[in-house]
Parts: sequence; C-alpha cells; structure tokens
Amino acid sequence: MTGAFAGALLAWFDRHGRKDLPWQHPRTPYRAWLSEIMLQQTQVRTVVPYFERFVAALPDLASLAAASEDRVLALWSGLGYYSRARNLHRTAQLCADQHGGELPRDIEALAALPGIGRSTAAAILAQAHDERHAILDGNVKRVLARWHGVSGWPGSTTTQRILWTHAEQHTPSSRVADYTQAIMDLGATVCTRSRPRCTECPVAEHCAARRGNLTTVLPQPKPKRALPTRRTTMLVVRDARGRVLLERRPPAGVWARLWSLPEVDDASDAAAVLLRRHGIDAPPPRALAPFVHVFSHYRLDVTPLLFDEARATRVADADARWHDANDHDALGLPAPVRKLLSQLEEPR
DNA sequence: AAAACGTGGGC
DNA sequence: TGCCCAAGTTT
Repeated sequence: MTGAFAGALLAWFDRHGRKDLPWQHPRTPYRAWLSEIMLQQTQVRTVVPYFERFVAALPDLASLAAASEDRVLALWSGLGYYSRARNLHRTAQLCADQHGGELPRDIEALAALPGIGRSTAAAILAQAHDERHAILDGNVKRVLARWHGVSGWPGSTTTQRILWTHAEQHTPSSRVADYTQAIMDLGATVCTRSRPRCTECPVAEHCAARRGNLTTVLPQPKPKRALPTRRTTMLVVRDARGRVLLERRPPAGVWARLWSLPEVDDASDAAAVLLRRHGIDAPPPRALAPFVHVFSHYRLDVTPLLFDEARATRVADADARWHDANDHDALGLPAPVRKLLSQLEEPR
C-alpha cells in the first residue's frame, strides 16, 4: 500500500523527478549497482562522467570480472575511496564464480558481498527489480530528520535506528523504484542542506522542521574534530626518456594498491633510498612547489622533489615501474599525483 | 563505537 | 578562505 507521504512524493516525482540520469537508461542490475557504489559519499555531478567512462569500458558484470585490477583502478582514478573499486571488482568475480554471473536477488546475499551494505543492497533491488526495500542514504536521512523532527547526528547509531524505522514505514509496496528515486531527488533538489525550498516541497504541510522553524537546525551536524597534519616528500624521478618512476602502494591504508610516487620522510634521505630500493643513481634534485592535500581525516603536506636524468641499474619489479607520462589514463593514480605529473608535462 | 577511507562542490 | 559534507561500508 501507499501512504500519504509516499503518495505525495510519487506525484511530485512524476512532475519534477530526475528521469534522465545515465544509469536509468537502461536500468540494469549491473548499472544500478555500479552507480550506487560510485555514488557513495559522492555527488551525482561528480559521478556522471566516471560512470559513463566505466560502463563504456566494462559494460557488464562479466567484463568487469575479467578485467585486471589495474584497469578497474585506472577507471576509478580520481573518484576517491578506492576500496569501493577493489570491492566492486571482487564482487564481480564472486558473482561470476558463485552466483551464475549475476548479482543475487536475495537482499541478505547481496548485502554480504564486498562493498554492498544495507542501504546499497536495498537501492539495487528497489531500482533494478522494483522490490520493496527501504534505503537510508544522506538524502533520505536529511528529509526524514526534518519531516519527523529527529534530533541527533544522523550518523550516530541511535539516530540511524530511528531513521531506518521511519524509512521502512514510508516505503510503499508498489512503485518502489520511483519512490526510492523520488525521496533522493527531493533531498537533492528541494530539501537541500542549506536553504531548502520548502515552498516547492510536496510534504511541507506535515513537516516537523517546517512547522517548528527547525530546517536550519536539522539534521544536526557531525561532531567535528581537528584534522591532524602529516608530511611527506614525494620523489618525481625521471629517466633520460622522460619516463617517471612509480611504485605500487601497499594493500592497506590510503590509496591502497594505486600507483604513486616514491615517498620518503626526510628529503635528505631521498638519494640513498632511490639507490637502495631501485638501484637508481641521479644528479642532485631540485625542489618543486610544496602543496597541501586534504583528506577526510588528515592534512598531508607534500614536498615534491624532482630528479632528472636518473639511471637505473636494476629492472623495475612488480611493484615498481617506469611510466610514460602521456599514458596516465592507463593506471590508477592518486588525484594529487596525477595533477602534479600533468603540471610537469605542461610547458606552462 | 569510532576511525579509516578521497575528492571536489558549494557557500 | 575555510569549512561542511555528499546516493556509506568496513574494521
């Protein structure tokens, strides 16, 4: 059945909802899944070009399962939260091996796969198969926190439990795909974080935040804490042909398994490290402009150091390679590394 | 339960 | 400019 909340939202969706997002045409389980993973903690505007590039290169689950991890990370490069890409790849292989080459239809089996949690599993089944499952993403949290007047940061366990209950109760038994899209669209275009457009809202009449003039107070913000600062020296090492030395990052931690520049704690150690690690000898480096890269949980102060005319006595191994600067799209590089290397290519 | 995990948009 | 945080999941 469809309650008053869902009914009003569906009527609004028919007139104002977003119906031309790239993953909606065609709306296959694979495309719904891929879009949901890319959209985790990431805005639609950012995702669209990545999605289109990804599905053009790997159009179905089988091609994703067969692709190399480097290929997947290259297609993800710049989107961030790279465990999403590694989990996507692993899940594709699990489905190929154990689920007949398809995503499971069962919500529990789906949510057990790497990178797919409760809300993402629900979104996939609701959107791809019109099955009745409630979602609770950032948009829904904001809409429901306001409409029901739920205080507390929506990320806290207590508040989430309350919001999940509301989300379940509002989800209709028919037109679930449209309803799911409707409540996300409402959050993205009307019930926005700042300056919500309440005069355009189809459920404003019974909204607790609207009645109590609390739209600026709800949802309550995440408790903040100061960002620690870390420092590193990144080595841009080029050989006579202009190729750049890259190292594969370790399997855990930030930028896991991406290709990046060698790093040292102290710039004064750089030459010794290059010699020991790679058998590389080079004339003294010159300093490049330092920059700051801000993560969600710390600031990274980067001092780049440029070694030119480097000569290697050892061949690169599996976790180190010389890389052609005009070939960046072929590898997964951290965003600031990609930016730094492209700036070096530009003759400015 | 709380921290790790990226990047860029918006104000 | 600096700060908040976006279609969350994993450990």
